Formats: sequence, C-alpha cells, structure tokens
Amino acid sequence: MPLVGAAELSAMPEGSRVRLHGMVQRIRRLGWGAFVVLRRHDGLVQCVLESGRTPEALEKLREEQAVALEGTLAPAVIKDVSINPRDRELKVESVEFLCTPTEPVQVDLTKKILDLHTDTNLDLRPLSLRHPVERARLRIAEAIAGGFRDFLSSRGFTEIHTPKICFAGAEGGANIFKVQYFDREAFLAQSPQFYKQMAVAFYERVFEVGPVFRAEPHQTSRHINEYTSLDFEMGFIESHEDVMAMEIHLLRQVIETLSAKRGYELDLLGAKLPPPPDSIPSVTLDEAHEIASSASGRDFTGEPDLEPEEERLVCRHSAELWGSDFVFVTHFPTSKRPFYTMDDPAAPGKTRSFDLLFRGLEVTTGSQRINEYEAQVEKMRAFGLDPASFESYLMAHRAGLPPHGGLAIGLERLTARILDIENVRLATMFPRDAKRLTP
RNA sequence: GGUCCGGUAGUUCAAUUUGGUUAGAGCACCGCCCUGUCACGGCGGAAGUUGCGGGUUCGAGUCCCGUCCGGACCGCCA
Repeated sequence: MPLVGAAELSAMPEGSRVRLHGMVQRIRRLGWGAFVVLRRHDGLVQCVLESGRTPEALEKLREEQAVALEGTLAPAVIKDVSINPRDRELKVESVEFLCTPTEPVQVDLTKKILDLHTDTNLDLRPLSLRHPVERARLRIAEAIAGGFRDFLSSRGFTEIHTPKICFAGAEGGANIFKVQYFDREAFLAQSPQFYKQMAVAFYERVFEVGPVFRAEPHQTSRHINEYTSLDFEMGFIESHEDVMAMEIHLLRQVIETLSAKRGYELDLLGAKLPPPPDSIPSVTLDEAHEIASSASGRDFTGEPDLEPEEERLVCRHSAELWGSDFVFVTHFPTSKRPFYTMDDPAAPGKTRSFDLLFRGLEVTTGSQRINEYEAQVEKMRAFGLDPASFESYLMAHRAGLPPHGGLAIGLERLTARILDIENVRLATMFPRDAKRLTP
C-alpha cells in the first residue's frame, strides 16, 4: 500500500482497510484492550487494539517498537491535538512487529511536555526528537526553508551550492575554523558571500540554503557555531531598499506557507504566526538608539552597533506603536560592516546596510555591495586588507559586476522566534556549540 | 576571556539554611486491576558509588580544599 498522509486518512470512508506502519509513540492500556498512538511521517494516528481480538500482540506491544498495523478505519472524535488525523482511528486486526527496542527509552516520550533540561535534551537528541513537540519544531524550520526556496525560485532566482571548504574567510575579523586540507591550511565557510556575488554576473539572482561556520566562543542562547544560512543575492538594484522590499515579499510567502502547510505543527506548538507583512517599518541605527534610550532611560546614542537589550526595546516599540513584529534597522557605520558593504553617499560614515529584527532578535543582515573594482580595492586597503589575497574574488569585479545586494537569514533564529523557543539550539536538529560536538 | 550559579534514581525535583535513623516524591520502567481512553485512572514493586578525589567530625548529600563537567549573564560576534 502506498504511503498515505494524515489528510488522506481523514478523507477515506469508514470501513476502509488499511495497513499503516510507524513507531509506537504511546500505549494506553485499559481493561478491554488499549489505545495505541502510532507515530508516522506526518502525524500521530490513534489505533485501537482489543484483547479479545489480538491478545498476543497486545502483550508484546512496547513503546518505540516499529510495527505495521492492519485493520479498518473507523470514525472517531479525538480531543488530543497531538493526534493527526483527529477524526479517524484504526481498528487493528493484525500486528506485524518489525523492530523492538533492546532497552527502555531513557526519556519519557509519552507525556505532553518533554520535561528535560536543554542540556539533557541535546545529549539525548536521537531520543528526544521522537517527541511530537521536538520533531514538530524542526518541521517548522523545514517549511521556512521550503517557503524561502519556493518564493525565490518563482522570482527568477537560481539555487546554488557553494563550497564550504575555502581558501580564506569572508568576514575578515570574525573567528574562522581552520581545517587541514592535504598539505595546506583551509577554512570552513563563514558565509557564501563571495560566491553569491560572483554568481550575480552569470545568474543575476541566486540563493542558497546551507551551513555556515563561526568559530566564536559564544555561550548564549542565540548563538551556535554551525547554523543554516538562508542567503540570497540579486543584481540590478538601486539600493539596499530593493533587497529589503524583496525580503518583505519573501517573509509574506514564508508565513503563508507555514499557515497553509504546517497547521498541525503550529497548533501543537501553540505558535502565533505574525500576520503576513505588506510592509515593515524601518528606522536608522541612530533612530533605533533614540528609541531604545527613551524607552529604557539608558543612553545608547552614538554606539556603533545595537546591543541585545536595544534589539528587544526597539522590537517592543515597533510592536506597540506600529503593530509590527518585524522592524528594519538601517545605516550601520562603515566600521561595523564588512568591507564589501557599500557606503551611503548621502550619509558619510554610514553604509547602505540593514538588519531585520523580529520579536527582539536580529534575524537578518543585508546590504548593497560594492560592485566597482576600484572602490572595492580602496575599501580593502582602508580596512587594512591586502587586495592580493582576494584575487579570485576581485577577478569578478575587474570583469564587471552589476549593482547588486543581498542578505542572509539565520534559519534557527527565525524558527526560534516564530515558535517562542528560548534557545536556538532547540530549533536545531543536532546543534554545534563551543561545548558540544555530539551527538 | 570575566563574574556568578549548579552537579542527588533513566528523567524532573525534594532533603543542604541548622551535619544526625534506612536519601524521598512525580513521570518513565516491571507486575496486577480497569469495556472508549484523551499525552488516562487505581494498587504494588524495582530503581542511588549524592560528578570524582581528599580533609574536618563520633557522624558528611549537607562543612572545607582540590578537580572534572555543565548552565546563566557580560565581553566579543550573525
């Protein structure tokens, strides 16, 4: 029998014979038999075993067994929101045991909440991800990435895959992982930045969903050392505002995708999606400092960057006064942005750059890039960098690049804020941080 | 890199303040009961080198020293 999803099960008539395989999420034994919740690819199905019909199977049944259940579909009214579908159950007539665990699972997967410390949860990730809540979170991340792909593909962007083992880093000052590459030293990519820019000359619009690596020894709830970057780069723009406008449309579609395709997971997680934005308020960094200062009484004015505290204050201001969970901050100073960022001719010392803040956290960084060769070389020198060590990158500039810009979204951060998850590690399947290399 | 906090059954916690009988409880696990449950219910059982090492004491989960592991915040950074 072909794999049927939860929606298809709902649509099947009463009495349909089906064979469902899955893993035993939980067993509720009662005197007459048991309710068995079967974990499947896209939901949990309630199954009914009667001791009069399958006594031996009932005896052998354990949590986390892989089984194939055969029986008939019956209508049901199920209150439990973790079950999907909730209007059908399987009256089981036969059970095939495919695999039985050799020891009881170390964590309690049967309860509504997986009551574990973050650290224990991550140590036991192969087990904790079997809990409906944990796996639902990652299905949201998956759908965000899917919405990102679908939207950009429909707007003429080409999906690319750039190398993660590189000769040099893109971000200069930030720490970078070194790896042994045969008889040479190489680095793990901090960003697909250089390759995206080169690709603008031959594809005009490109995007990539892929891992990036940061060797910074942070120990915070919003940093991990390997994360998934949603990157795009587009040619023939007039300024960074074209990039911001594209992101607004992108976010709109991502949110619509989530609400259309992940209703079950969002319900289960109690997530509140932001309304799909038509527009997003935008303030300059100086204005953001003023907002944060007047909201807190502290003086942030003149700081070159936003503190985490300010990100929260500016977001609160945006939500309360402008009704938006999103807010752009633009015009970061030249010194705080990478060397490929274009300066704003209208604002000396400032760049055509932006961050997107969402529910108190920075989730995107973007800008217009320098596309003229001479200007790029000049800024490298001003940053104390040797243009000779960027030869293959500058090859593209010498051969001519259209005006262009782009952005990068941190997938785990966006997911965490949408789902109100405290720690980005829990929006990651197998996070890597300064202390964690396994599982 | 700095400051602070923590480590007790598989797991989440209690007992540490004031050292004192056999370190308790919920969930999971094992056994029994329950004819429609709603991440059930009832009864019983098993489960611990209190991170590790040393010290003080008649007596240490509790106090002291060392060590290992982890967490939070700050710095720095998307």
